[in-house]
Amino acid sequence: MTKKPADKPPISIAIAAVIRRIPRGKVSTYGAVAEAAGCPKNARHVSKVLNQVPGLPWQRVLGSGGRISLPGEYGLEQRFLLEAEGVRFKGRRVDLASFEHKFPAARRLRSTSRR
DNA sequence: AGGGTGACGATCA
DNA sequence: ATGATCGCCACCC
Repeated sequence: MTKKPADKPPISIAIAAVIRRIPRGKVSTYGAVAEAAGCPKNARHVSKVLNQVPGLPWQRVLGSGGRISLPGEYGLEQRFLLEAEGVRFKGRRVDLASFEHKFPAARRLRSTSRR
Protein backbone atom coordinates (compact mmCIF):
# COMPACT_ATOMS: atom_id res chain seq x y z
CA MET A 1 0.00 0.00 0.00
CA THR A 2 2.36 2.32 0.61
CA LYS A 3 2.01 3.73 -2.68
CA LYS A 4 -0.07 3.14 -5.59
CA PRO A 5 1.17 4.33 -8.88
CA ALA A 6 -2.02 6.22 -9.03
CA ASP A 7 -2.00 7.61 -12.55
CA LYS A 8 0.45 8.92 -14.96
CA PRO A 9 1.40 12.51 -14.65
CA PRO A 10 -1.38 14.28 -16.47
CA ILE A 11 0.63 17.04 -17.86
CA SER A 12 -1.92 17.33 -20.60
CA ILE A 13 -4.51 18.03 -17.97
CA ALA A 14 -2.39 20.80 -16.56
CA ILE A 15 -2.02 22.29 -19.98
CA ALA A 16 -5.75 22.11 -20.61
CA ALA A 17 -6.41 23.76 -17.27
CA VAL A 18 -4.09 26.59 -18.12
CA ILE A 19 -5.71 27.17 -21.48
CA ARG A 20 -9.08 27.30 -19.82
CA ARG A 21 -7.90 30.22 -17.73
CA ILE A 22 -7.34 32.43 -20.72
CA PRO A 23 -10.09 35.02 -20.50
CA ARG A 24 -12.17 36.09 -23.42
CA GLY A 25 -10.62 38.93 -25.36
CA LYS A 26 -7.12 37.81 -24.44
CA VAL A 27 -4.67 35.37 -25.94
CA SER A 28 -1.61 33.37 -25.06
CA THR A 29 1.07 31.40 -26.83
CA TYR A 30 2.00 27.74 -26.92
CA GLY A 31 5.23 28.48 -25.17
CA ALA A 32 3.61 30.56 -22.44
CA VAL A 33 0.96 27.93 -21.84
CA ALA A 34 3.53 25.18 -21.66
CA GLU A 35 5.55 27.19 -19.23
CA ALA A 36 2.58 28.00 -17.05
CA ALA A 37 1.76 24.30 -17.06
CA GLY A 38 5.24 23.44 -15.90
CA CYS A 39 6.81 22.23 -19.12
CA PRO A 40 8.54 25.12 -20.84
CA LYS A 41 9.97 22.87 -23.51
CA ASN A 42 6.76 21.24 -24.47
CA ALA A 43 5.16 23.99 -26.46
CA ARG A 44 4.50 21.39 -29.12
CA HIS A 45 2.47 19.32 -26.83
CA VAL A 46 0.10 22.18 -26.22
CA SER A 47 -1.14 21.94 -29.77
CA LYS A 48 -1.92 18.29 -29.29
CA VAL A 49 -3.94 19.01 -26.21
CA LEU A 50 -5.97 21.53 -28.12
CA ASN A 51 -6.89 18.82 -30.55
CA GLN A 52 -7.45 16.21 -27.92
CA VAL A 53 -9.51 18.18 -25.47
CA PRO A 54 -12.68 19.71 -26.84
CA GLY A 55 -14.24 22.75 -25.28
CA LEU A 56 -11.01 24.64 -24.96
CA PRO A 57 -10.70 28.19 -26.30
CA TRP A 58 -8.27 26.98 -28.92
CA GLN A 59 -8.48 30.21 -30.81
CA ARG A 60 -6.82 32.06 -27.98
CA VAL A 61 -3.59 30.16 -28.34
CA LEU A 62 -1.13 31.61 -30.79
CA GLY A 63 2.40 30.93 -31.86
CA SER A 64 5.33 32.98 -30.66
CA GLY A 65 5.09 36.64 -31.49
CA GLY A 66 1.32 36.39 -31.64
CA ARG A 67 1.26 34.70 -35.02
CA ILE A 68 -1.37 32.24 -36.01
CA SER A 69 0.16 28.84 -36.54
CA LEU A 70 -2.88 26.98 -37.64
CA PRO A 71 -2.75 26.63 -41.41
CA GLY A 72 -5.63 26.51 -43.77
CA GLU A 73 -9.13 27.73 -43.24
CA TYR A 74 -9.00 27.09 -39.55
CA GLY A 75 -6.35 29.74 -39.36
CA LEU A 76 -8.74 32.25 -40.85
CA GLU A 77 -11.44 31.00 -38.58
CA GLN A 78 -9.18 31.58 -35.63
CA ARG A 79 -8.51 35.14 -36.61
CA PHE A 80 -12.18 35.75 -37.18
CA LEU A 81 -13.12 34.44 -33.76
CA LEU A 82 -10.45 36.45 -32.04
CA GLU A 83 -11.43 39.69 -33.69
CA ALA A 84 -14.98 38.94 -32.65
CA GLU A 85 -13.73 38.87 -29.08
CA GLY A 86 -12.07 42.22 -29.48
CA VAL A 87 -8.53 41.03 -30.14
CA ARG A 88 -6.93 43.26 -32.72
CA PHE A 89 -4.32 42.25 -35.23
CA LYS A 90 -1.36 44.16 -36.49
CA GLY A 91 -0.75 42.69 -39.86
CA ARG A 92 -0.48 38.97 -39.36
CA ARG A 93 0.10 39.21 -35.66
CA VAL A 94 -1.67 40.03 -32.47
CA ASP A 95 -0.17 42.74 -30.33
CA LEU A 96 0.85 40.58 -27.41
CA ALA A 97 1.89 43.62 -25.43
CA SER A 98 -1.77 44.47 -25.20
CA PHE A 99 -3.59 41.18 -25.48
CA GLU A 100 -1.40 38.49 -24.03
CA HIS A 101 -2.83 37.08 -20.85
CA LYS A 102 -0.34 36.90 -18.00
CA PHE A 103 -0.74 33.75 -15.98
CA PRO A 104 -0.40 34.10 -12.25
CA ALA A 105 3.01 33.03 -11.07
CA ALA A 106 2.55 29.51 -9.81
CA ARG A 107 3.51 30.71 -6.39
CA ARG A 108 2.59 28.64 -3.43
CA LEU A 109 -0.40 30.39 -2.01
CA ARG A 110 0.19 33.69 -0.37
CA SER A 111 -1.32 35.25 -3.34
CA THR A 112 0.93 37.84 -4.69
CA SER A 113 -1.95 40.16 -4.89
CA ARG A 114 -4.45 40.11 -2.15
CA ARG A 115 -5.16 43.45 -1.05
C1' DA B 1 11.16 -1.38 -26.60
C1' DG B 2 11.61 1.52 -30.46
C1' DG B 3 10.43 4.97 -33.56
C1' DG B 4 7.60 8.50 -35.69
C1' DT B 5 4.90 12.80 -34.82
C1' DG B 6 3.67 17.72 -34.14
C1' DA B 7 -1.66 24.21 -34.38
C1' DC B 8 6.38 24.98 -31.47
C1' DG B 9 10.56 27.96 -30.82
C1' DA B 10 14.95 29.77 -31.78
C1' DT B 11 18.49 30.40 -35.01
C1' DC B 12 20.72 30.82 -39.57
C1' DA B 13 20.97 31.90 -44.63
C1' DA C 1 11.06 40.29 -43.93
C1' DT C 2 10.57 34.96 -45.45
C1' DG C 3 12.09 30.13 -45.64
C1' DA C 4 14.80 26.24 -44.10
C1' DT C 5 16.88 23.46 -40.28
C1' DC C 6 17.65 21.83 -35.80
C1' DG C 7 16.48 20.94 -31.13
C1' DC C 8 12.94 19.36 -27.51
C1' DC C 9 9.85 16.15 -25.55
C1' DA C 10 5.41 13.91 -24.22
C1' DC C 11 2.24 11.13 -26.69
C1' DC C 12 0.74 7.26 -29.68
C1' DC C 13 1.28 2.92 -32.28
